[in-house]
Amino acid sequence: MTPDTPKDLRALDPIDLDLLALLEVDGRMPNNALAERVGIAPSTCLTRIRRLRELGAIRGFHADVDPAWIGRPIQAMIAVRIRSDARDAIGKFAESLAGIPAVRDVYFVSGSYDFLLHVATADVGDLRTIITERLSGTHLVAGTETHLIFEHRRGN
Amino acid sequence: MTPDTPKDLRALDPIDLDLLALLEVDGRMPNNALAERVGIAPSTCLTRIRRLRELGAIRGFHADVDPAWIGRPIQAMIAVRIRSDARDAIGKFAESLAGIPAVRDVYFVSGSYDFLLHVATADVGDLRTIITERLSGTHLVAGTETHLIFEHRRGN
DNA sequence: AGCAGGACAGAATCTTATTCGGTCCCATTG
DNA sequence: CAATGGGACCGAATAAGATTCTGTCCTGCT
Repeated sequence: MTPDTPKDLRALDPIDLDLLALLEVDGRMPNNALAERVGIAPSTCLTRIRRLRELGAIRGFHADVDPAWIGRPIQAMIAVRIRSDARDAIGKFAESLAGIPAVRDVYFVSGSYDFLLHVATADVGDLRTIITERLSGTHLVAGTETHLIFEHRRGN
Repeated sequence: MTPDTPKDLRALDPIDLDLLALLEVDGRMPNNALAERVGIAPSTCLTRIRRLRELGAIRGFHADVDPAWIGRPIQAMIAVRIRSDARDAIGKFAESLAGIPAVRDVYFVSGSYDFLLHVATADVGDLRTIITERLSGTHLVAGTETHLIFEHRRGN
């Protein structure tokens, strides 16, 4: 994250916002179609999208893969609390967690916990292994609270 | 969600899994490149990907847009508890919540709360409005707990 | 009014997607 | 055991789309 203030909204005009909205819904919409939808030429559209990527407004394009289909039907949100005397190590620790294949998202939050881990595993055994060996088993972790996810749906 | 058992993993071979892994990282990798990476012909690759979409293994392709750049720098995870005498209305209620522009994800979970709402708003005022008017203000909601999100990173 | 900078459009080019016909492999059947 | 049917795959041809380049227009500044 770059510390460039509230992300200078002045840098984005209504057309950019339209492009972002369209690409958020369909990340594979052809450049042609995009250009027509927002009312600019394809070539212009291309440079705008390149710019949005460089700015960081678009962080990437990803297929939304159903975890159940890749052998990870069990999903959970794990709230993790770090020992107060190890708070400065949170960054590195969370980064190492992000490297675990089962981990899909890491949310650093305020409140009774330090971060939330969205994980998808093959079975509850694997889930337990992560919790006991990668979290509770670590001297950095003061406690965890696991919530099984029954269903996950995107907004809009 | 279709109730087709543990998503019949037998339907996916190692090549399919490779394709899913690649597309999850880069949803815009050209079909050409994909085919070469997994060792099949482009035409074959195309039919496989079409099939993965039809099966539901790939739910869609989306640009990962930084909320801060579209005027929503404030993110939060809101834990929502539904009144026990209104549990059967959760589905419709959550669905209506998913329609709010600020809502990015809805997680139905087990534990002390019924679902988690990942929201991104323009300011804390908007966040408050959602909590008081769309959640606490509703007779369905027994309580909420809001955690500001300082940072969100994807796994891997 | 003249000038410089930036953004855009349109045409040309090149890359990529998609379709189509035919081949190979495997399992089933006579 | 050989013939048959089905499925998946490949490669070439075609269609579609991406990308580059050049010239124009608009805007802001002097």
